[in-house]
Amino acid sequence: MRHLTTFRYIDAVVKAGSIRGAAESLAITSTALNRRILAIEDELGVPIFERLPHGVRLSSAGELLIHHIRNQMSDMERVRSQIADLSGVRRGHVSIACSQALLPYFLPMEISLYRKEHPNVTFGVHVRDREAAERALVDHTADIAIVFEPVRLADFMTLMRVFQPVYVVMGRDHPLAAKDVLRLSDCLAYPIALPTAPYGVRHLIDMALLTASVRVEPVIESDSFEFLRNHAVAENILSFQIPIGLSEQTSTGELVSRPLDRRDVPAGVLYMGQLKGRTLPVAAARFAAQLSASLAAKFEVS
Amino acid sequence: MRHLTTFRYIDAVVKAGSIRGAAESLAITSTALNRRILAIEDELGVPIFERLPHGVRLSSAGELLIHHIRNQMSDMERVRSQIADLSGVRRGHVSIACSQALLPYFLPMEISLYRKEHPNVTFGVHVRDREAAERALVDHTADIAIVFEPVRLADFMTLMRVFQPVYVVMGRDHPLAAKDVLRLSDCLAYPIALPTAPYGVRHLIDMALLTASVRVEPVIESDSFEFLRNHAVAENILSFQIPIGLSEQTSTGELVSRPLDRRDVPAGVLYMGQLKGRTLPVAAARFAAQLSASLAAKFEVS
DNA sequence: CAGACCGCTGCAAAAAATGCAGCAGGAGGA
DNA sequence: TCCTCCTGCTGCATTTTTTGCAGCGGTCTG
Repeated sequence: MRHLTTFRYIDAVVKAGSIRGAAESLAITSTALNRRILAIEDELGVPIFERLPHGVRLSSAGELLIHHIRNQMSDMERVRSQIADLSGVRRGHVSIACSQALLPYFLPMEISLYRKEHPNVTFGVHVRDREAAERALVDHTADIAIVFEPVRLADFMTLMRVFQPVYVVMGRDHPLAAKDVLRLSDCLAYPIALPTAPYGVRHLIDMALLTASVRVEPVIESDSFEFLRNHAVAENILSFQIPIGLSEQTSTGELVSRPLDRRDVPAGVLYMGQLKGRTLPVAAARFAAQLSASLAAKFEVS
Repeated sequence: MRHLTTFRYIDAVVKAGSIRGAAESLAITSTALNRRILAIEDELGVPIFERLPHGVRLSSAGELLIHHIRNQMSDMERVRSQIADLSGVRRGHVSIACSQALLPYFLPMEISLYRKEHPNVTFGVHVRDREAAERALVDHTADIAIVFEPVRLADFMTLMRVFQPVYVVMGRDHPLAAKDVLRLSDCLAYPIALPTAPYGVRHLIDMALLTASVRVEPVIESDSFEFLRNHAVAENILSFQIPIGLSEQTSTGELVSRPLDRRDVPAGVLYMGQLKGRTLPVAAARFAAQLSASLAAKFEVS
């Protein structure tokens, strides 16, 4: 869209932190870029950037503007996709920021399901913690965010919320595999692997241990759920996971999962949402609707 | 703002209904305008306008686009005013769509109060019935709408809501002026002036008469509240009005007003609101806040 | 103190937008 | 039916805008 060129340029400058740098990434001269910026500053009557010896930084007026710019750009994108939708084929791109737990089964299944119906829609999946996910929504890097547990509700609009009780994951032969529901105290007798601090599951377990005033020394700590899961097979160790990260056929393979008693560890809540006040492009909106339905069908709605 | 020129042009074409017509009102050639439209249609890959023998009309893609365009334009305006606000002086323009009842005292007082603090803010006041007021919000002709009684809540976001009981307005010497609160039946004995059908007060009274299964033959009907009020002085006749249309010093002049018993005629509700999902420019937002405060101070909040 | 990086400007070339004149085509009136 | 009027659209010359090149002055770093 030609009329947004200046905006695209400004966005690039903000991202690059310097005019010359942005000019290069845009494959134009710094002159042209510089002139466009001077022009728009002239129009606004106020500098958009503070000139520093080693580049530029947004002024407060610039902050206001870049916000508007990003809104404009993604809203234009939405309009385009709505118009394309009018002529039959659904095209577009859906960008998702989510926590690790969505990666192994849930998102791949959902995305392939969606793409079966709309092959022209492309997807981007980015692993982010809840804070970064929210930031991704704000700067329009992501259309949809799916995060586990607490969300600062500043710019986040919840579309769906499901409970995610904590499951214990272990090798098939583990002694605890015999039980249907595990108590936290059952687990403490065995070696345990835990995700590192900032993650939702760890937080829940930490809280539970705190109220039970027990301490646990994890044998393994990792920020990769995949590693933890795999390690639970390799060494016969207990790991923890939420059901969305577990295949529905878990119990047929090497791994089995058993729920923890919810009296010991309360269920976490998984949030799916978008940027507050934004109208999603058709593709993203429809995919979000599909996710809502799936989440509601598979889990207990919070 | 240069980058919105094409959008401004398109908006003009939509309003004019023809390219040549719009070109004239924009003081450019039809060629230039026509080319810009062809260019953007080319960019979108879809015609924005249906070509009719006597001009053009928006296609369904165009409807989508014009919506976006109007949002963009007024959002840009908002950003500009926010930026201007940054450098101290508040500038801007507030456009209000409201019913007649606001004209005699309320809005003049509120606007002059606001302009005393921010002399660079200009105002536009447009009399609209509730339907037209809502339309004005949608096409961004108005920032704020103040309407009496029922609102279709499709695009309307209520900011404040106050009760407006119906008052009887009459000359100082009217026999009923002796009473403090009037029953509807008291009034029926005297000649009555009523606003014409679509207005809120008339609707309330009609409903009341309907449930009381009485009929009234108004001596005077008018769509001008000002005329009705003035006529109540000239000929000693009963007229009806809501308190927001009545000066606070009414009772000291030629006219007196007495509330109708709310058992007979229920209080109407006055709504102040804006377009749903829109962020108002600073000036409009602050004025709306002032209105909210004033309404809440002077009337019973609904 | 030299080198690298920055933003900015004068001038010429390239690109885009505009205006003029004129075309085809449908609507409405005589 | 013809004629007029209004419509959107196009080729070409002109004007306006944007871009690129080269170069200036400045700050920070090694």
